[in-house]
Amino acid sequence: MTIETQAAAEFLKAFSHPTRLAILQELQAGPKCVIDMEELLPARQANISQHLAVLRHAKLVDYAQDGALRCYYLCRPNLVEDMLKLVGRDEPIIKRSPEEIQADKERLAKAMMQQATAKEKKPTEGASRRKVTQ
Amino acid sequence: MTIETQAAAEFLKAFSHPTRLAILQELQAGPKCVIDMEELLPARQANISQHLAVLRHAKLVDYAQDGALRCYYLCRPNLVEDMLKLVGRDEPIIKRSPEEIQADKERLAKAMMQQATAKEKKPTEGASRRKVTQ
DNA sequence: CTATTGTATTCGAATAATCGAATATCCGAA
DNA sequence: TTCGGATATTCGATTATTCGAATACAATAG
Repeated sequence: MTIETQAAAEFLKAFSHPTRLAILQELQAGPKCVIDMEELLPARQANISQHLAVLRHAKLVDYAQDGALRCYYLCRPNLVEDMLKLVGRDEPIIKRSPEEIQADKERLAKAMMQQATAKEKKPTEGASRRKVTQ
Repeated sequence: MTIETQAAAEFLKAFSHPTRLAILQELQAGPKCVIDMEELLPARQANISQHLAVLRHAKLVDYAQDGALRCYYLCRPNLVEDMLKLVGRDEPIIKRSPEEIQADKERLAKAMMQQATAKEKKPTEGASRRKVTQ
């Protein structure tokens, strides 16, 4: 679990709220200021500003100031587009049998062992685990 | 903010934790049971089981029982692969000038107005807003 | 059956996220 | 400068997440 994993989780959290997703969707249609979003979303001004702050920290949006208005826009539109597409996708759920899985595990175990013995003589720990039903 | 937006946010929450991301990464290499993951991740058994439950509810993983072992695997591997790729991507951050944004907003406003007047005679609310600096 | 190993669930405490209300700030008009 | 509109921030209350400890459960060996 690297530091990038931490960062990636943080990044994903920015997307993980219905209001923030809705904001991103609206911004896909074009730049908008907070007032515009207030009309479009079931949320109050302060709350929208709070969510925009989260999105800004994640570097998903930025704004261009126009007088008293701040026009928000997507500053990484392709990332956002792909993410919104991805969450909408429904890949069919596959079901794998114990046999398939077993085969996979054995392949993996063999590869790991090979790698382990190549470096040290550590005898592939977990060898003490109970025998698996064949 | 539709019901799908809610569902999408829920779905993304399943990804939004470092340990869960790490589990998904590990499972990309092949099926693993909880004990295997305990060796690979800085988390205890109970905690890993808890995270696996979250991933199961999101239909990201499933398991094949093998004796006392439960071998977990990705049941929508392409979705997971694309998500992990996506969070690793770093699209350059664009900076847009107030002028560009203004142009965009006008295009959008025009389109909205056209659509609105086509349906009703509602005079494009927000018309009372202060004039924007040109 | 009992003991043991692998896994899941429950519970409670600690922490984090969320939201509204109130307030602050910032900008341009007068 | 003062005012009003647009946005941001702070605060506190509420709810959600997270984790470890303890416990429950399930499968198998003996």
